[in-house]
Amino acid sequence: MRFRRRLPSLTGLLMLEAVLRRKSFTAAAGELGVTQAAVSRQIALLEDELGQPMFLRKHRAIEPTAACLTLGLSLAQSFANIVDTIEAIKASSQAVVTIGATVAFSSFWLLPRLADFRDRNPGIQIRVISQDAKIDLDSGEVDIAIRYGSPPFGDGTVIASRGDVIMPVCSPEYFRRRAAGPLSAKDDFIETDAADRSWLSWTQWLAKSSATFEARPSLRFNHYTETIFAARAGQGVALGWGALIQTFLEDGTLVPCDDSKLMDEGRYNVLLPLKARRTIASDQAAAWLTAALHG
Amino acid sequence: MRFRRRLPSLTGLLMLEAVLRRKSFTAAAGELGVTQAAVSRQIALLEDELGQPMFLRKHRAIEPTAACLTLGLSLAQSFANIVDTIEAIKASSQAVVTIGATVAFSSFWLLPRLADFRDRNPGIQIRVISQDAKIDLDSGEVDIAIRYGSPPFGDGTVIASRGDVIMPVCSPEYFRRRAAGPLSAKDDFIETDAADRSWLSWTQWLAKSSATFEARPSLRFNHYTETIFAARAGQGVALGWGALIQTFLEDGTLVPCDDSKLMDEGRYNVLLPLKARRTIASDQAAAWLTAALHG
DNA sequence: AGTTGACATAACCTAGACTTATGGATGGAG
DNA sequence: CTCCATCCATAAGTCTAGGTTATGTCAACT
Repeated sequence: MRFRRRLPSLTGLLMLEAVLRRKSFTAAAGELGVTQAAVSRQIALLEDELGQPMFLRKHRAIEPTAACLTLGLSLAQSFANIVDTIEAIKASSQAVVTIGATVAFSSFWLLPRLADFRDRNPGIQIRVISQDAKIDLDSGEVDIAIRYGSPPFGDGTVIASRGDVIMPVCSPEYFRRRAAGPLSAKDDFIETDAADRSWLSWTQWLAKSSATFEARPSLRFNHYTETIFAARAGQGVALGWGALIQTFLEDGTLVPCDDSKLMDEGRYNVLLPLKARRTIASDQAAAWLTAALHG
Repeated sequence: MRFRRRLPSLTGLLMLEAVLRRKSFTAAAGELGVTQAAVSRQIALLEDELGQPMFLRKHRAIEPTAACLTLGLSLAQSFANIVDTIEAIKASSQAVVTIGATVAFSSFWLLPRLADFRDRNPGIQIRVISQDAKIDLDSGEVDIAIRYGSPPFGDGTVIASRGDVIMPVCSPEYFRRRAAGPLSAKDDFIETDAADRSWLSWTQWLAKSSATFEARPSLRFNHYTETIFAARAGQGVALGWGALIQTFLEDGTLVPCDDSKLMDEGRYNVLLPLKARRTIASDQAAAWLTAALHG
């Protein structure tokens, strides 16, 4: 569809629509902020282009032809459609979408990917609330939340969801330094102590993978983010959650220690508050989160 | 809806749509028949107006933002809608609609009203086929037919229909001249002889109105049109069909001789051929015929 | 390192759009 | 019946949005 050559002057069309609505050249001119002569001329040009009159000139009135009425309807709908879209876009440029997620998810998954969203949606401002305590969806403080657990949840609608795997990871430098082979008591285990999430402990991991030794973590952190930073710094082996450490696996700052993997039963869920006010901006953000989580 | 102040430059929008479709400023410029710089400037202006970028400038490519995609969709639909309407209107200015009707109906009903249709639909040319023989709808020669009779008909769809009444009429001059009172053997009866339609004869009329005398028509014509012209010329009393003589009653060239009226069981029907190709023009004509017949 | 192909920017130009001024028509007030 | 008020049309001149020319910038390719 190459429109330009198939369309007459858009100004003329805009004027025709106004004339039709006001049933008068003069009134339309007033509305459009131009003179009556300008309207008269544009309509005349348009009639010329279309090969037929659009208005019958009665004495102190005009009467639209049938074709004009048809065109007017089409124009009114189309312009209204465009205006609506434009106003939605303008409005979205002040829009703020608040996303709630845990500290670990924010740091390791959301923030690295947010640049992409901001590129694609320059008008939309994103506010991230990072808190490990369960986010209250009913308070209306967040527009979208990412929550780890098993759906469904009573306070929100799950619009996207993915599972995760756990694997022991370390820095490539540590990987080279340690003795090849399976994890053993000689490795430095880095542990996360936190009550707020089912962060698997090394004891649980080793039990599930039927190891024959006991882990004696040499480093303990109360935030998963610090655990991972320590591992990247070559301080030992940490339990890596696939989604969270994906960027580090990709840039090579973390590597799996071995091939062992464990699927956790929990899932990352994108949640919309039950009575959320939907806006273009929050829809866009939700759509992007969904796509990013599944990609 | 005052659109002008709520819309940015329509040229800019047109360009945005082209850019989105071609995924390139340069290509869009080519399509629009302007330079790349013009497109660049219009898009920049538009982005300014909307308060946010529409395209991310990648190295030798551009990537539309989400808002841009939304807008592009809306624009494409709206412009396509407008273009379709405009092309239909342009096409209709060469359109010819053929209407078939009897000679009497054409002369006395259709032609006097046709000026109004031509005013309202200056683009549409009307061709009238006047023939008293039954019109063959299957031949495709006519787009619309007006046929007198009782629906339904096997060869077409009835989209409008009205009954008619018969009354004795004469010129006002004759009315003054004749003796007041009911029709009598002294009146000059004008008769229509024709096999093609159930033109009521004076004999039938007088029988139905239980008259006590016999009509001896002094003038006979084989076309109803001539019968009516003779009556208007003051040559006597004719049987007037309401729909056909309406204009003469209105302009006073014919008056009812008395209050007697007879409803005929036949109806005027607007018929569309079963397998008619519908066009804007024929739709308009059909709609107008329907409205005119009922009004 | 140079070439190439994409978009950006600045200064200038022009045609389409607008204005001013005037005329013609006619329903309606006086 | 006359004249006024209020429509739209037209012509000629003016202006500005939109366009051009010319040049710049950038980064992926040779």
